[in-house]
Amino acid sequence: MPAKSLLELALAQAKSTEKMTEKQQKIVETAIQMFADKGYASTSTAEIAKAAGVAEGTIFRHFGSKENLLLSVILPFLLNAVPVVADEFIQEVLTKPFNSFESFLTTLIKNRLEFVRENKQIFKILVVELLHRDDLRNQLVSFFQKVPYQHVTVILDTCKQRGELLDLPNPVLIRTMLTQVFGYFMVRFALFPDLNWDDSLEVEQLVQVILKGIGKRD
Amino acid sequence: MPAKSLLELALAQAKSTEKMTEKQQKIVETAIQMFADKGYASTSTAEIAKAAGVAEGTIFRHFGSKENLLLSVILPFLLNAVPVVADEFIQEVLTKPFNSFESFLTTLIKNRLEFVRENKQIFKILVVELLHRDDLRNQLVSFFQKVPYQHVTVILDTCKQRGELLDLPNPVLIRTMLTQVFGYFMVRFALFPDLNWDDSLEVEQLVQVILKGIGKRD
Amino acid sequence: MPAKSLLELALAQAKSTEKMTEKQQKIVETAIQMFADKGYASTSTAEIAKAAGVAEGTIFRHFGSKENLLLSVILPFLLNAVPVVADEFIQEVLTKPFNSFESFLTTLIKNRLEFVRENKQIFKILVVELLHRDDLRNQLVSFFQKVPYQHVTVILDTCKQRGELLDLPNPVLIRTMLTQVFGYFMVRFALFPDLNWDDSLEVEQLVQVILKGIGKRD
Amino acid sequence: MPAKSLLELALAQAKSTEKMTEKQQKIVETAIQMFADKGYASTSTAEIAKAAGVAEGTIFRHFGSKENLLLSVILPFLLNAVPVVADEFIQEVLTKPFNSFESFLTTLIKNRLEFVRENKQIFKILVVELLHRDDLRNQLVSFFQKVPYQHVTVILDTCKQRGELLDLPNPVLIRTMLTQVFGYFMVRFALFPDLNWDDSLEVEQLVQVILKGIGKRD
DNA sequence: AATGAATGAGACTTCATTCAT
DNA sequence: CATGAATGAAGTCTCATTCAT
Repeated sequence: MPAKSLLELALAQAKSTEKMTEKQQKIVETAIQMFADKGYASTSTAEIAKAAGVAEGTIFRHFGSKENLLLSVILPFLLNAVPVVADEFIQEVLTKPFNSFESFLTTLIKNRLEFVRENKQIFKILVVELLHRDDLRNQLVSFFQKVPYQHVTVILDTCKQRGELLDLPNPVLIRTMLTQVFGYFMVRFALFPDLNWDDSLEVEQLVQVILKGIGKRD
Repeated sequence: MPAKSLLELALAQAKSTEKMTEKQQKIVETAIQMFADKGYASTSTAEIAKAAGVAEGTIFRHFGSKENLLLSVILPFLLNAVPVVADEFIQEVLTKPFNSFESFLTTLIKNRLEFVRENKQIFKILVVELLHRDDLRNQLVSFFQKVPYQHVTVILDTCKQRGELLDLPNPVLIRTMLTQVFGYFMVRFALFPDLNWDDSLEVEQLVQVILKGIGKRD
Repeated sequence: MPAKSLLELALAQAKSTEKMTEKQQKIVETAIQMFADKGYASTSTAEIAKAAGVAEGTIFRHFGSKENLLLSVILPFLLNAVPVVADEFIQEVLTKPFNSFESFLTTLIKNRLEFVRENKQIFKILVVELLHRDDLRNQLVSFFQKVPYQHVTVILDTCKQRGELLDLPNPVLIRTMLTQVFGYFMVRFALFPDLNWDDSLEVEQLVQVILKGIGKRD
Repeated sequence: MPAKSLLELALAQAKSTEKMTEKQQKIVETAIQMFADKGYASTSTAEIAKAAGVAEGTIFRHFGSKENLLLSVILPFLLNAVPVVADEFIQEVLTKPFNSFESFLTTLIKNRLEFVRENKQIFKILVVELLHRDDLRNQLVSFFQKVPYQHVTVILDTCKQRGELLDLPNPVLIRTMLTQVFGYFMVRFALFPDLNWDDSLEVEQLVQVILKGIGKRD
């Protein structure tokens, strides 16, 4: 992983992503499929090229390196994984007054569950890379604690004032929620996606356990 | 991964494991360290040999292949991960009458948490391999549903009779517990081992959410 | 050696052979030289690459494996070793009435002698591989008894009718001729190519001994 | 191959051969089997050791090197292949007056055919090595032209005087006989040992063609 | 004498990457 | 833009040989 921050890279990515030719998109799609199936390290550029129906050189013409192709897969996902909350979803929540922290949390988790379900392959790729790249992992941790902070902070503070949440620092609250949700997503989508999952039930339980952890017990 | 079942392989492993020479153990230790850090696919046998202070040929003389070295790391872990519950721990629980399902569950999870904490590197290696090897994953699923079943089934049935548990099939109960626990362990040990975890608190919450899911609400 | 039949492989080879780049041809030429000198098993791909002036990877890009490079050497030889008799030479013999079986045999052997002389290195490689590969040997035996059969059968039958040949089954006649000719070629080209050979004399003797074996004694 | 002459090596071999322990003999037998089947270059000392039921070190303790093990297989064969003719067989022929060159030749070939049949695996090994080792081949050529010369020369001269043989130099006569016989043996024992051979018939033909070549036509 | 663990050079093969076309 | 031939470093694995026990 290069030294640039995730955000810088992700934004730079965003620009070029829009201009993707048909071949480039085909390459990215194929890479997602294969990285998810066999792992990034165990997938060769030759295989990707063949499966995508392009020459090997074409991959490097567009993406420069295999590592960069991986970033072209992961970064758009990351960019959408959080800011969407801010830009679309949160705005909606914020403008309308919401009933309770519980309903907010339920809506939030359902929304993100849907997002990951639609991108479960990339999510799996991300998880594996997080396991082995310390810098990526560290960046993600601070990324998640900074970026959504500014938007969610308002909501959390409101809930604390309402007496719905324990009076803990926002980063602590966020981390508690994230690890719970992440844990479920990992088992649900990356590790055992083929079990019969009852997502509605699981989300409900997830909300309850989070509330149990950081909600104020009346 | 070869076609033999996990159990067969694990037992075969158990025999040869005891006769390990000093060099073999050094190789295994080094492999665990490096596989956990960089991933199995991204670790070369040359690196392992160098770090272990042996010739590369020595690795292959003892383990035959890199894949086999991986098995020599994973299988003893798996063998201990479950049967210990049966042979030592469960016996203890079964002989003494236990107060409640909650106390049983708490003891169980704390026990396994300790086991994984002591083997967190191997646990991480296992998680990554599970992500990419369908057969290993499938075998593990059925392995976990068969092997502990015969021992735990007594406890679960007792608790159902006592009215502590919902009257669900034991495999469903087991799966619910396992995914919850696995989810926590993954985030706790594989993904973000460096966060400040309060294991006592987390285990307590874990028990509560499991009870919420499968415990009978009075 | 793969499971496909010689003919299938040879024909598949024939296609790609024509498109050989300059480097590929250089590799094949070098391989022929070195396989003949030192033996297939004792020649490393590194040596071939160096002698051919290419990178080692280039060999595998074009031929996939060392084994396949061997086939790329042997198969075109085999393909030409027999059918040429059919397609060019035999046609010529068949159209013109030939004087005697003896003259036919003499022409045939001289023709094949010339062919092997021009490809004596490949012939030597083939001989060695025949010694150790049972399937290749068996395939060659049936190959030689099937392929030329259809063309030569006409000539043999004619000669039998004329009273020039013993009334033996054609496969027996063919085998007798082949082993005699093969024996001479092996000693002549593979084993002791450096002795002073008087080919005209030897061919004459070869014809005589074959006639003695299968010709009708008047 | 070392620089020493075949004879020197063979004689040195002869000494140590007699002292062979049981394990040594087992190693040699196994080596013969495997060298013949797969070829010297394609047989590893590890395989031989395993098949012979000894440790790898034992091979090197007794034979020093793999190359030397090969010599321990080939040299006794060579030593017996020719001198026996001299020491036992020829003596017998020389003492008793023999009827004709034809009967002498027939007896000789039948005798050597039997010898090679009993040692066909070593013969095959020898043939392959002859193909790739120029020095071994050259030594064998001169070996065959020198060693039997002194004994056979008497017989050949006698036959020339009797008018049974063309008045050619003895080396030429010997070479003619050898290549014919060698050619037959190669096809018969090394290349296609599994065809249905009628050795009596073939020997008869062999004698005839040799006579045709070097016998005086009356 | 016999063993077999250990070696490191070298085997075949794969890989990400470059560049002339 | 796209290609695919070419590369050589690096990968896994095998080998003949040595040596302490």
